[in-house]
Amino acid sequence: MLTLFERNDAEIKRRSTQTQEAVLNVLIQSKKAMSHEAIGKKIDVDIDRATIYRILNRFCEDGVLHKIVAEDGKQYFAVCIKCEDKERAAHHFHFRCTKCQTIECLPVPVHFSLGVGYNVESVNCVLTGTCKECS
Amino acid sequence: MLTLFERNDAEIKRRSTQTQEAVLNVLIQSKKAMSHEAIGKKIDVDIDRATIYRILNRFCEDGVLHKIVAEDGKQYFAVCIKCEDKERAAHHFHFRCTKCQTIECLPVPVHFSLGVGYNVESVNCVLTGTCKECS
DNA sequence: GTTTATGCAAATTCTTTGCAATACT
DNA sequence: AGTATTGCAAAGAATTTGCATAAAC
Repeated sequence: MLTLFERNDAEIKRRSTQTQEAVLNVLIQSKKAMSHEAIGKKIDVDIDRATIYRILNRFCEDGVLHKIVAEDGKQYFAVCIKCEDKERAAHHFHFRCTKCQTIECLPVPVHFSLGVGYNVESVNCVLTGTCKECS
Repeated sequence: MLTLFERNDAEIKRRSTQTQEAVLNVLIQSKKAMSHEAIGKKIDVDIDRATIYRILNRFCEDGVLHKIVAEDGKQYFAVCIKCEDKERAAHHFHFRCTKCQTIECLPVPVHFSLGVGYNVESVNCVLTGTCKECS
């Protein structure tokens, strides 16, 4: 279990709820990035879409999760244990499988050298196709 | 000018229209990827959103343009002269500037080696921040 | 004259927001 | 008690689709 509620900024007060734990557990167990919909389906209780989105966005703010936007225009969320540098949590490639609808964090860092003057704030790199299990 | 209407597959009949030429010219002149909205604004005449989308998607099918989906979940379209391999038209990094709202094709190819079993169909890599001109 | 392209309106899909009710500390 | 979280409904934003009209070949 992550030390979830210890990582709040001093200014923000977060509370522990079953709903949040459930969402996080699904992602920890899956190890892959999932859409809000896929996460919801994995949980027995029905949780409102808006609530799931709010939970996911809060976790992203806290650096517990990172968000990937795929070619399908949808948001996927992942707890990437390997992401030690929370500021650059998504600075690695992702692979989206069009069959199992998950996104895998690849152990391949995105490294690039841009000319002077460029200021990179975030990175979003996704390869799409069929994964090992689904091919 | 591209030999636009010569590149149709034998099965598909494409017609030349001023609207299509206008859209393509905006993208050729901009050299950057633009959203449907930005393209529409650059054209004097008012063109319907749906029409612009249909034109852009046709051009993508024909390999005249390639589509990039950014972190904002929006689609951007670019005529990349350097993309000789139309099958891998978007296999390079892109840079999205949050100020000027354009996406630049970077001359940096995306190269990666995935394990056996993976089947890559498309690539979508975008760095986001502020560009040389806007920083 | 046939068939493609366009415009308009409406539908879809994904995500966010407002607000009152609920639950945590 | 006070404030964060949730549910419900509705709003927003981006993209697509159906269908009748217009334009290209």
